[in-house]
Amino acid sequence: MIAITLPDGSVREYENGSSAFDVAMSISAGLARNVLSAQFNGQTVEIKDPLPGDGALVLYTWDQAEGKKAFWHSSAHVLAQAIQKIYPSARLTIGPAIENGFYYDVDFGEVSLQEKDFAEIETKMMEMARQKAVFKLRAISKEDALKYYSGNPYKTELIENLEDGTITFCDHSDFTDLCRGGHLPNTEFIKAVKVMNVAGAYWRGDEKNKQLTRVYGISFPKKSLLDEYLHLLEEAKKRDHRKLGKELDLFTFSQKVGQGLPLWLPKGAALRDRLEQFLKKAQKKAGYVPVITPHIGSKELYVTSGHYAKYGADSFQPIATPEAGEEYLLKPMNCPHHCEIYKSRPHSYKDLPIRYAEFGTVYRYEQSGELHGLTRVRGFTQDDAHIFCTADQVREEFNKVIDLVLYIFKTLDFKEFTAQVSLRDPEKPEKYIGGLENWEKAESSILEAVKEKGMPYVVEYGEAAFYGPKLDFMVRDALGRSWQLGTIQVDYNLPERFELEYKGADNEMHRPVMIHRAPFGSMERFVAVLLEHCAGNFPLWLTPEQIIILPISEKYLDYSKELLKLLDNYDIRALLDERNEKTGRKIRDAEMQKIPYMLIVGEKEEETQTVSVRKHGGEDLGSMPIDQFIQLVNEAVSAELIDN
RNA sequence: GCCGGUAUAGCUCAGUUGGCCAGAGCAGCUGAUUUGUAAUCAGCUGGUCGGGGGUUCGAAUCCCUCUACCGGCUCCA
Repeated sequence: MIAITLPDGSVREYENGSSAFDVAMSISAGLARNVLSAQFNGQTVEIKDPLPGDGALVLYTWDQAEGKKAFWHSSAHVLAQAIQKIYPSARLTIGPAIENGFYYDVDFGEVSLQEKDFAEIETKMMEMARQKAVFKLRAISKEDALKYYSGNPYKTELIENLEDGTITFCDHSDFTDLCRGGHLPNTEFIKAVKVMNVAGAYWRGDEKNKQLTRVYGISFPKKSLLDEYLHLLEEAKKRDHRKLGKELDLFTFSQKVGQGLPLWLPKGAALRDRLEQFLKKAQKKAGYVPVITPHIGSKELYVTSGHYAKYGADSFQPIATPEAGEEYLLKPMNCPHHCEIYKSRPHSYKDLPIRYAEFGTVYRYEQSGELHGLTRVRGFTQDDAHIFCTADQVREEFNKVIDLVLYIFKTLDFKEFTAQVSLRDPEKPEKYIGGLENWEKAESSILEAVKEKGMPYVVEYGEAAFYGPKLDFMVRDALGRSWQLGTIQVDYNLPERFELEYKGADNEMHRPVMIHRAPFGSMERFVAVLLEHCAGNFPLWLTPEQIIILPISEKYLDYSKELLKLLDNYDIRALLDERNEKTGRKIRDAEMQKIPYMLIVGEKEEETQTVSVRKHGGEDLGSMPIDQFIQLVNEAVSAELIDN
């Protein structure tokens, strides 16, 4: 007998050779029907394989991430099988489960897989799934594994890197794949599949390697779940900032101006200005001083900073002048300029920390395929600042910046973000400048700060800037893509390159430490992600138009104009719909424009000197005197703008 | 930059196997209507069918090429 401990702590006895499925069966037939994967003593095991002895067992169904993972991992096998049947010469590589579905990277040789081929693959997959083929994991020797994949250089490479004795194959139906395990009991669980798209993907993620065809798919245990998922995707697309930005007249692009160069329309510009003013106020309070620097800088500036060596070839190329040998670069970041401001006069330790802030517009030649709405552009404005401080001050300054970022996120209602500590890739030291000692100091100060703050964080290696590690605040867009918004970076290297100094209490010269930080990240990206988060329903303090006055007919235009003037006197952003339209129409249009408050005025209101208030979405607040409405708006705005 | 897709009026989209002057709704303009909580009615204006080249008696439709956009990959100071 074996003793199995279940997640609730209870221990049950089973006969030797019992499987996770048998355990599920003993709990309930329903669970047995729904169990998709299992972990035994923390290791993923096959559901139908005998459990090796006593231990803790956790069973997973569709409702748990682990269950979905097994489901999609198994579906990837079926996808590979279908592809192999339709394209016998295709060479399979890897195919993992991902957050939403799975993919398989395939070398199709000369064949190019296209969208019109998806239906055939889906049909074949369903045909395979209906066979109710059992997934069976088996151990295989390295020699036999290599022999099996003798015609497949990709699998061969994978196997070469595995240790003999740890290699397993998974069989189902007539298909076999190199696999570590974690499968559904059989293929019949898969009731709906959809091939989502194809993309090029480099073998092992390296641009220098051959580009394979990545086939993305998703599958479900019920047809209705697939429909739901597709519906959800459609809904998410309605919140796409590119769509909303157009609908709400916030920004646009012009092929003639150039790709990746956003044009802010009046409403967008006003909104962005409001965000800037909000941050400027918070920064003033936190001891930042504004500086202003030009949009170009001499090439020498970037040679000194190291940016030229690192990015020069892939950047907007230098601007030549009539003077031979004179070259300027569009500034791709503000730090070198700020370093020169620091250097413009000598500093004492008593001056520090110095915090230079600038909404600095920078230009980066991003690869054309990378450009994406407002989230990835070639010209954008950073809410940048550089803090020059002593080594002793780094921790406190860093913590204060974290507080500022958190204050901004809280005010704008970004509840779901990930704090990511971005460190260097220890395997690729050539990607970074500066000595090991500086890097270690910088990295440990960031790790200490996040620990001190007690905030949850993830560590990503290889995500650091080339001059220093970062703490990045990642937020997802409507479609679940992750974007870096706020960033805080500790830098011991640029102060060295620019030979920055201050005189210490000991009358000796010392090198300051630099903290780069941008709470929004960039105005463009921040507005984009904010748009998607609020689906265009901006907070009242930020929204382009707060109020629209809807007169019932032209007879009430005079009264409406009085109201408009009054609201303007109170700095409330109001519009008047003077069109000769029915009220229903005016309300509809105001709803579409997502204006928070509609003031309906007719005979009744003019007589009693009131307004009828309708909120965006349909809530009727009834009639009230205009003074009372103004108070209501002001209170709503101050409730949103919590003090830091 | 790479793989796959898309490009028709200001916006959202039709346009059948290449074939009469390229269509609709919304927006805009003009007029009528004077309107009470999500679209009043009528008329009108508006298009180098993304750009260039080619095949053809004939191209929005087929081919080549460039550009931009969309989904990924790689990249992201």
